[in-house]
Amino acid sequence: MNTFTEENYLKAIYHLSLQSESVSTNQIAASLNTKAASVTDMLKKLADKELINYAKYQGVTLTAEGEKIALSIVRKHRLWEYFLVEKLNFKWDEVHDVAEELEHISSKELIDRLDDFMGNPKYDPHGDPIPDCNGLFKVHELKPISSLILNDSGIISGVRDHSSSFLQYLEKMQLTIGRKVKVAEINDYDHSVILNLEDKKIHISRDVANNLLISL
Amino acid sequence: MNTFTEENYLKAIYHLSLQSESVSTNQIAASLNTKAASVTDMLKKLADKELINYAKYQGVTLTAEGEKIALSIVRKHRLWEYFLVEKLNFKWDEVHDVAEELEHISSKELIDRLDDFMGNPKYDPHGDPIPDCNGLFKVHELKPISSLILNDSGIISGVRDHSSSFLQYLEKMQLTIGRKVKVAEINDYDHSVILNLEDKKIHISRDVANNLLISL
DNA sequence: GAATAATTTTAGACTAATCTAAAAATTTAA
DNA sequence: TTAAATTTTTAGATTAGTCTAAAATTATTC
Ligand SMILES: [Mn+2]
Ligand SMILES: [Mn+2]
Ligand SMILES: [Mn+2]
Ligand SMILES: [Mn+2]
Repeated sequence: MNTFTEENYLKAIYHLSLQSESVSTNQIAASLNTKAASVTDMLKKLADKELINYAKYQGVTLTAEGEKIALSIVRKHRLWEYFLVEKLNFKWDEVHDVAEELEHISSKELIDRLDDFMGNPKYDPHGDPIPDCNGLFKVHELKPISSLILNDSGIISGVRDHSSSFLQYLEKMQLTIGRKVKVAEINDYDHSVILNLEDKKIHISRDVANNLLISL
Repeated sequence: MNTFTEENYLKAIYHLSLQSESVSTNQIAASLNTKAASVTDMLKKLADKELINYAKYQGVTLTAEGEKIALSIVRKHRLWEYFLVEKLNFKWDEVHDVAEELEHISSKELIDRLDDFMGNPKYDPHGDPIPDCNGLFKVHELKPISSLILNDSGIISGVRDHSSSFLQYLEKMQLTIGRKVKVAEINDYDHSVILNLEDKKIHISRDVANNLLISL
């Protein structure tokens, strides 16, 4: 088995890989709140275990085995978040830190039974897809509201910013996963957007429009 | 907060304290599968943190603070075991190792909500009492079957041996928590016992009779 | 009440993960 | 296409937890 720390590195590399093909030492250091020197040490270890492809100064990618482990951590993280929200009545902005601990519980039996207990959910409370017990999940096409044009409409299906403050703001505005919105107005000057939500009009800033994801 | 390892030491000391007033270095080493030298190092650290009372060569006891932490770990362990059996359909002999990991999840909010979600159970799947959110629990008087005399009867309420093999044996013999039994016969030669369970007669060895606990 | 046995502690070493500071390699820009 | 800036790696320490072997203390036994 891998240590807690190795798992966190693999998960970080996985998430960063979704943005850029190859992942740099500094990117990893930033995302794990650690120093580049520490990252280099760990990269050597993960490369020895053949969980990453690593050539000095060239950045890293996950091997098939490394990705498999990363996906199992992501699966656990998202299933636990779902459990916390759906069964224990946590708010969607309260679950991340607890899930950061729970994702390292090693029992596969546990997580597969938890998955069944909850009815095999496909998305976590933030709209992120939950890999199944084989690591597979659908990637559905999401667009930030900022990329829509007038009169486009769609379903709120995800967020780009997972911070509590953003999630709390969305909750307050009733801009939660599953709600249908339509672009009623776009302000050319500051790129703020006015949405139709049911029969209410909601004014959101450019930042919010950038971080709120829609499926069409 | 305390490390994973410190928590395991406190819990071990707590459990050993139930048997003998003061706990020795070797007892702790045996219960944690480690060496006496390692235990001495950790005892110094725990004493510095004022979680144990420790004088060289004299054995240790928990301080009030140390006991509070130990009880919170025990609470988490037993609540998770209950969850695994009652919600996820694990068998009572399969839950211990998973609970050993889950007991270190730090969120108090999580465990208190889990407790409520399950209806605040008072006993874990093995009959052990679950401390409430203030660390309080009832100590009910349990006796091993080996201490009973002919025609005594009572309810199976706990086990002294938590090994999978013992639990599996009990399950197979239908000697599970909550069942009523009566002593039908005691064999003077080998101290084996014949029990009445409903209308069946069950023959158990001295060892089993020693490790199966009854409330009258 | 010594001598012996058992227990416990100390000394010194090792591994995993981290850090700072300095060196090496790569990238960018003049 | 060399110089400067940035990124990455190495060198050397540190901390937590563990170990073996040896020394110190306590308990047992003759
Ligand atoms: Mn999360
Ligand atoms: Mn999430
Ligand atoms: Mn247990
Ligand atoms: Mn138990």
